[in-house]
Amino acid sequence: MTDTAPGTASRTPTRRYGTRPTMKDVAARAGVGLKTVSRVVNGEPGVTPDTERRVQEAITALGFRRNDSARILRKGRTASIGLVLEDLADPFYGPLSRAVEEVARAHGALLINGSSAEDPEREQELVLALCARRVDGLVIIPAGHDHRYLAPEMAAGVATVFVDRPAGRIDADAVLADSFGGSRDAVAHLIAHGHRRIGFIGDLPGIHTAAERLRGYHAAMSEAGLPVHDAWVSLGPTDPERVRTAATAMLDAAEPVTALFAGNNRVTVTVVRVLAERPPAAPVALIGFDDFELADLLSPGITVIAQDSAQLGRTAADLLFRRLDGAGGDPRRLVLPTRLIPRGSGELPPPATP
Amino acid sequence: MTDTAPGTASRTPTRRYGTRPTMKDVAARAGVGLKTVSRVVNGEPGVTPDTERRVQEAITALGFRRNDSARILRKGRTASIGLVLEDLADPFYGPLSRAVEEVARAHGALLINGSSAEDPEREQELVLALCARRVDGLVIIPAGHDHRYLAPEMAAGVATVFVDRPAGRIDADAVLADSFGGSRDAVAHLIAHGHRRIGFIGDLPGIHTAAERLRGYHAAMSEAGLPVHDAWVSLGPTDPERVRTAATAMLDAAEPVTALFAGNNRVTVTVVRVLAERPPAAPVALIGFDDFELADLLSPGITVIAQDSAQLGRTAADLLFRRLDGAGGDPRRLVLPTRLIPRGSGELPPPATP
DNA sequence: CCCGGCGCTGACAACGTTGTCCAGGGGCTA
DNA sequence: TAGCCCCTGGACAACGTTGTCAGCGCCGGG
Repeated sequence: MTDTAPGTASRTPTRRYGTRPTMKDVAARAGVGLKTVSRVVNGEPGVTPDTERRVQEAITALGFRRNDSARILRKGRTASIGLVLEDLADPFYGPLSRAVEEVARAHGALLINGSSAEDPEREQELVLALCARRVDGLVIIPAGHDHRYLAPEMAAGVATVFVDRPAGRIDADAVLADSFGGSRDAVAHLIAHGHRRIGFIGDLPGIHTAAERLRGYHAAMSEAGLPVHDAWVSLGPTDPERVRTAATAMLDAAEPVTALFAGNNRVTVTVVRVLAERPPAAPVALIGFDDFELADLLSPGITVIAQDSAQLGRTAADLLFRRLDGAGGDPRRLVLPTRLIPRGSGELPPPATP
Repeated sequence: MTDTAPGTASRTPTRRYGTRPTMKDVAARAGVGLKTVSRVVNGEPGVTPDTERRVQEAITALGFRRNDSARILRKGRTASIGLVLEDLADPFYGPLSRAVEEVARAHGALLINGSSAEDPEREQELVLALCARRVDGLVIIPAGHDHRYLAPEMAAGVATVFVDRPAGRIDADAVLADSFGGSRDAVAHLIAHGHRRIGFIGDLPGIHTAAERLRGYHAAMSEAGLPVHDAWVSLGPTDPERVRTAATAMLDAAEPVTALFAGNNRVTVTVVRVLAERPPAAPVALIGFDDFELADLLSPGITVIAQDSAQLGRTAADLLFRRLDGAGGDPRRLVLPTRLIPRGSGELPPPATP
C-alpha cells in the first residue's frame, strides 16, 4: 500500500488510523532486511553499530512497537500469569494480589486478573479464558469445588497453584493459611479467659476455610470439655444483614454467648458494629479471623488471628515460578502459620454469673 | 507427528508435554476441514448438526482450546484493557479496580493490571508493555507528569482514560474527583466550627490531587480571611514516620494548630494514631480526605470528605468503552463531586482560648 | 594467490487462527 | 428436465513475529 521504494520521498508515511507499522515497514524504511530489525528490537548480537542506528531511527520515526501477540504466537510463551480471586475490592485480596504482581514482575511477567465473585461458574469461565490466552501459569483462589475442568490444561503445561483454599477433585499445588490451628488458638484463648458459651459466625460452609475454622472451633471446645449448642454456630453469607441477625440472636438468647469468634474480616467488622450498638455495661469478648487496619484503635482493640495475605500470595507465586522453571515433583501443600494478636477484645472476661 | 489417519486406533493421542492440539488436529480427527472447526468453535452458522457433533466430540476428546494469541493476531482486537494504578494493595484502589473489571467484563474484555508504585519510569514501562500486548484501551492513574510517550500509541488507536489525576503534557480524557472543592469544604467546615489555626498534611506536591487539595485549603482559609503559616502545611511522602513527625510538630508548636486536615487515606490513619496517643483532655479536630472502613466506629468518628472510588473507576471504564465503540470528539474531563460526612472529629470545637 | 572461516545480513517457513473465495450437491422452479 | 440458487464444506492467504539456514564479503594464514 504505502510506497516503500527507497528513492521515494515519504518522510511522513500516511498510515490508516489504527494501523500500526510493522517490522516490515521499519525494514523498508531503514533499507535493511526484516530479520535485522528483529535482531535490533531484541538486542541480539551480530548487528553493525551503523546498521543498528539506522534501524533505531526508523523505529522512532515510525513509532514502531513490537506486536507481542505475534511474538507470543511464535514463541509459545506469553510471559504472563493469571490470578483469579474472589473480589479485588476485598481488603484481604489487595495485598495478596500485589504480592503476586511483584513476583511476576521480578520474573518479567505480566499479571492478568479477574474476580470470580465467589461464583464457581464465573471462576471456570475466567480460568478457561485465561487458558485460551495461554497464560504460562495460574494462581487461583477457588470459588468452586470441582476443578476437573482444569486437568487438560494442567496436562498441557499450565502451571497452577491454588491459594487460600485447596483445589477440588484434582491434585494440585496449594498454599493455605492454618485456618484450623488459628481458630483453635482463638477459641482456646477465649476459654482461657473464662468463657464457656462461645459463638461462631462464619462464612458459607462450602468454603474450605470456613469449614476448617469451624473445625478449629469445635476442636478447642471439645478439648476443653465444653458442649456446643447448635444455636452458637451460624454459617452463611457474610453480608451485614445475615451476620447482624446471627449475632443478635446469639447475644439475646436465653443463655446468651459471652464471647464471639468471627470467621473472617467482613464478619468481624459487622460484629464490631453490632457490639458497638449494645449497652457497654455487659461487654462481649470478640476475636476475629484476619487482621484489619485500625483494629488496634477501636476500644477495646480487636484481638485477631492474623494471616499474612501478602505472604500467602508471595509464596504461591514463588512456587508457581519454580514450577515454570521446571521444578517437578508431586503437588505440594504449604500451610502458613497464623498469629494471635491480643488487643483487648479477646481478653474481656465473661460477666460475673449471678 | 501424531498419526491422524482415520483408520488408526489412537484413542489417546500421545502428545508431547506442553504441545496443545490445534484446529488442524481437531479437523483431522473429525474428518472435516479446518474452517469448519473454526465455524463450530465460534458458533458461526452454516454447519450441519451432525458435522457439528463430530467436531465437538473431537474437541472434547483432544482437550482442544482455541489459542487466543493467534486469534488476536488475526483479528487485531485483543478484547482486553490495561489498568495501571499506584498500588493494588491500597484500599482506595481495590474498589476502583473492581469497578473497572466489572465494566470490562460486561464488554467481554479481560483486565490486565499493574502497579506503578508511584514511579514514573515504572508507569511508562508498564504502559508500553501493555501497548505491546495491543490492549484495546488503557485506564491509567498516572504517576508521572509527562505522557508524551503515549502520543504515538493513542494515535495508533489505543483508547486512553486517565483517572484520579490528569495526564501531563498531552490532551487526554480524564475522570477526576473534585479535590479542590472537597478540600475547601473540609477546611470551611473546620472554620465554621471555630478553628483558626488549621494544619494540612498532604501527599507529595507533585501529585495533582495533593496540589489541588492544598489549593482548596488555601482557598477556604483566604475566603475566611485567615492567614496561613508555613508551619501549618506539610507535604511529602505518606509513610507513617513522615506524617507522624509533621503532625507532632504542628501540634507541639508554640502556637499549635487546633485542627488538622489530612490529605488522604493513609495520612488520616496515621494522624488518628498520633491523636490517640495524646492526652484526651485537649482534643484536636480532624477531617480526612477519602472515606475508610470503620471511620464511624472510632471515637470520635472521623469526619471525612468521601469520594467514591468505585464510581471513579466505573465512569472511567464507561468512557473508555464509549471511545472504543467509536465515540469521537475532543478529550473530556469529568469531575465527580465529593461529599462531606460529619462523624464527630470534624465538629470538635477548638479549646477555649485562655 | 588461494582457501577457510568468521561476521554480518536476509530469504523463508512456521506459529494457529480467521476471512475470502470457490466447488459440489441437492432442492426448487419454470 | 434444465437451470438456478442456496447450503455446506474446504483450500488458501494473511496477521507480525522469530528460528533456521544460506550467502556474501573480508581477513588472515598457508
